[in-house]
Amino acid sequence: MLSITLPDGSVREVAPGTTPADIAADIGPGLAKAALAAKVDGEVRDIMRPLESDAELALITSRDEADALELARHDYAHILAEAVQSVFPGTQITFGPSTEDGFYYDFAPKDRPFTDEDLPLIEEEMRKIIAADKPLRREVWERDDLIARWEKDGESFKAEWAAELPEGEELSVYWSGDDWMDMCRGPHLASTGKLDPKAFKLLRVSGAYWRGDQRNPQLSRIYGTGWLNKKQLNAHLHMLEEAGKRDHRKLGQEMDLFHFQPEAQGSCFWHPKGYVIWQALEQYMRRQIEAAEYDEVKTPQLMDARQWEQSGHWGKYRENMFVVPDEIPSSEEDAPVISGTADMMALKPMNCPAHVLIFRQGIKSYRDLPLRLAEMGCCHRNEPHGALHGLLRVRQMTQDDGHIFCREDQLVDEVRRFCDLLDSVYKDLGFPDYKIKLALRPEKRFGSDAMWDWAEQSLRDAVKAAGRDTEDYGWEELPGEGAFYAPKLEFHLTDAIGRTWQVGTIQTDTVLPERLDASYVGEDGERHRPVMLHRAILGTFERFIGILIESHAGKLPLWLAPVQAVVATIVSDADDYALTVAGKLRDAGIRVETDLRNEKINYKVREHSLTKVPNLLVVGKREAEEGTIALRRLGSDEHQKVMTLDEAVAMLSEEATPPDMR
RNA sequence: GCUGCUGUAGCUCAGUGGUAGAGCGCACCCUUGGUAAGGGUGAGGUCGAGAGUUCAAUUCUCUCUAGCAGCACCA
Repeated sequence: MLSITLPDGSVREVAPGTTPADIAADIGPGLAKAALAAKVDGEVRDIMRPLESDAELALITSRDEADALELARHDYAHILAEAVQSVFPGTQITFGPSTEDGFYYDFAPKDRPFTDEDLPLIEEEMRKIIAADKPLRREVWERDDLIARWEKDGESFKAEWAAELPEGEELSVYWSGDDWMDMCRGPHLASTGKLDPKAFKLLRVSGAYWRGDQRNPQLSRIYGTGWLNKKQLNAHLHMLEEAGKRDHRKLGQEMDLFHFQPEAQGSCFWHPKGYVIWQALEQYMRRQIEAAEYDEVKTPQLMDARQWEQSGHWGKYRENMFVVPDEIPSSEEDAPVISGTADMMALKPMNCPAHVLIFRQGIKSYRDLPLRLAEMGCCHRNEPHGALHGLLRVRQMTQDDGHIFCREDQLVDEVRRFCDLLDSVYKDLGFPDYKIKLALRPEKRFGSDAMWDWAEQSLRDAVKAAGRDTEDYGWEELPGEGAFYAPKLEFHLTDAIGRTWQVGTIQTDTVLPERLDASYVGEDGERHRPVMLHRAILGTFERFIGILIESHAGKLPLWLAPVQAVVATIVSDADDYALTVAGKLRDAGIRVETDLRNEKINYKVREHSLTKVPNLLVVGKREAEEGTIALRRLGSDEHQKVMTLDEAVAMLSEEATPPDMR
């Protein structure tokens, strides 16, 4: 007999082979019906999978939402695969997990990739499978049998997968009824009918490489979102719709902040209002950097290819660089664009080599260290077309870049200081929550393994010293994701629809000082290599402003708002007074506009609300006579507040003070 | 770069094998109205580019290009 301990502490003695479903039935018919799966010693398992040893058992119902959703999504993925093979015979199945809000499955289509138009057909087939309430049955197979089976069925991807699963791992398959099976670790619900046929939706198709590697064949992926009931699904779809309204590209157009056009793809045209945000942010960053004892510099946009060869960028980063011939092109029609003997130059993709060149001017002493150079550096990177994404992924970017040259023994302290500075900036800018990752050595890299061991460990130590290697910060290590010259700490923020983007970073580099021969004279009178820390807090102004816009849904904090106040008239008799009001605000440093148009106040309120103007100062005859204004706040429930002009000026200039100057 | 979708007026989008429409915006006129759209008139388009099929292409086909979603790559 087995001793099964239930969550209430009671113990049941059952025969081996008893399933959690049997126990649920024994407890009561209500539970038997509600139970979706079981947690056996903390591991989620099929409810029909027999118990084999003493265990703690908890039954999972739809009230255990996280577990139930995970199970449901995993099932949806399998049902998707079954449906696709039924609608499109000859399609190979490969792999399909649950995701944060749904599921996907990758297929190798028989003759053409799937299109959006295929989705309704597949959805309909999925509903049939759910309606059929097919039992999902687990079976353990021998590896050779399984491979043979997949090969017989023409499932070459599955066969490859089965052959490569680690030795000693139990190879389980799941049957859907008696006519379809997939290799899967499980767990699954007891039958397809446990799912709500109205709680899922197929969203889109896309390409995806087999095993995530570009060198492999491309598969056709179908994404869906899946929930426990229709209400949850609708709530999710509504959320997606709302998130779409916060898209910085949409708001950028609506608020007249910036635009992109094909003649300069990936490079932003900042309009006056957008550039105000940039300026406010840049001035703020400059104050922070100055306080943190950086020296700001400015370095060349174009440098000779030989310089990039020496830094290593030519070898490891050239595919991302804009290369420019140093030659006066011929104006003759048939002349070649480049003569072939032209010297090459490249637009800088990074500021680091130029900073080393500044460091190298004159002889540096250990007394000069740490030397912190900062630059609002404009870089160009030839990013793949498909990667471009509004302000979040561009080809011309301005980094709040900086390089710290220090001794090895100063390194951990410098990284920690940086983490603190970054933390205070992110809090000022309204991002108390951010994630930290450590990107480890990539395949394509310079430097010895010993160097990488040391550099990676230095960052680990520093994060630990700063107390940020915790779950709150989403701390994790990412193998293979580092830069070619150094491992990097990455600081991530999230956009409107939940995609995360790297913004800040700090990297420990000994390669570049070596390659560019940077040195300082130590206390011992000998020459030593400095360690170089590459670091950015915002990352780039473009990406950071994009995220700033999305996180505030366009309603930026007052100190960053492009237009901080609009003075709107009710009647034209108040025009002169409105100009006086605006003049006073302008004198107090408020970014103000007037709206004297021949329109009703309703119209003006609506328009300025839609363009996210934070303060609307309404003036009519009454205000003009009394020297007051009626203040309407964006997004405020309260109607309006009448106050004297002097009060309004004092209040708004106080509120418009940047967070670090309060 | 790869897969799929999309490209019609400044914006959002209808539409058609016989060279085009709406709403908003814009200009002008009327209106001076107290907190999310007052009324009228008017201007505005090589239907992304090129090639093909056709008597005829914005519409069908192909190529290119740009945008969107995802993949891969990256701040």
